[in-house]
Amino acid sequence: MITNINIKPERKKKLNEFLSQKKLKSTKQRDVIFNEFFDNYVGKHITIEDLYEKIKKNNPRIGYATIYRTLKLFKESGIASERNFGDGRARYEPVRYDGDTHHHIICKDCSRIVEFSNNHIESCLKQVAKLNGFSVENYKIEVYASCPLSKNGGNCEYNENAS
Amino acid sequence: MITNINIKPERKKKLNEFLSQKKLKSTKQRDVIFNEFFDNYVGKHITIEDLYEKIKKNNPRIGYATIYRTLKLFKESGIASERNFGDGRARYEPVRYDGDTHHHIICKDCSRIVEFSNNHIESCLKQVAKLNGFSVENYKIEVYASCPLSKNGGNCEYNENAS
DNA sequence: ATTAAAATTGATTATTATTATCAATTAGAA
DNA sequence: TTCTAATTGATAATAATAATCAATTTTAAT
Repeated sequence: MITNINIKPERKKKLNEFLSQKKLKSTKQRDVIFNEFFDNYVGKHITIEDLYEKIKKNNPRIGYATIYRTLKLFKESGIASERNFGDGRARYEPVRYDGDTHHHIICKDCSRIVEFSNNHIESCLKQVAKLNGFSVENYKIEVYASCPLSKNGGNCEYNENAS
Repeated sequence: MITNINIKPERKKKLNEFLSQKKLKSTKQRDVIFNEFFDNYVGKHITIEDLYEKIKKNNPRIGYATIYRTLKLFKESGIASERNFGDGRARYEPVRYDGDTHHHIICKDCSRIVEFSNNHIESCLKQVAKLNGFSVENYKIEVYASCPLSKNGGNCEYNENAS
């Protein structure tokens, strides 16, 4: 598990820099969404819908479209990253520090996700790209697998968003 | 470039085995789609829409839904694989042989795609998964990069589906 | 603190890819 | 040939995301 005690204030700073650089504004809604996202979803992968439902409990006036727009903003500012695990809905994950490139092992049976990062693999990939004349911007590795809980038969209940 | 002179007959055989095992039928439409797909799109990554437009020229009676259904069938039978490069539409690619796991370097500027495979990276990934107790089913590696044609500024016209 | 311009919000509608429906047709076994 | 089940094509339904727009809010300038 990757930990970083100062995630939230550092990411807040980065967001604010982005906002002022682009002449965008701070709003109550953005603060609410930021807090919910960084208080409860570091290391998780939440959909827009789930985040909306969660936020609605304490802030029923915040609209669906605002969640979409705000997560897109977080992505553009570099404090959130978007993932697609093939179920047709985007998931968002807080970025913990600049250059936080990690990858995912996804259980085909229960959708449990384990994260990993590996410098050796990454440098191999850079080299492969270089041999083809490409200069790497970023990469995405997804390993689809059977998790330890489901070794014999695929019946492992698991939900990473459950509190 | 990976080549295999017998792609088409071998994949046809595999499809037929799948059909008879599942008690499904051969149809003229499936033949037409199979031929178009394996004659012209080995090593490419075509969308349903583009395949539909191409096939419509010589077979204007084939419906859009049939293309969807047939490509899904190809995927289930293991002779096509589905890819998602993040533009919101699935792409399909002929599988050249059983166990054909290769990966993609995608140019962020012009969408040019180069394929690669690398046993070393794959065994590293298997090991990482194993350390976490997972047993790998498959993996997907996408490298997003700037291609050699776009080194200075991002203006490289390219279309892999152009004939 | 007031004001004015620009950005944001919330509600709703539009768009787009994909899936489901269903009557008519077709394939394949008996 | 005949019967049954699968398939097709046209179209409608779904579902995720993006666009629209009047009303509101933020921020910088006064």
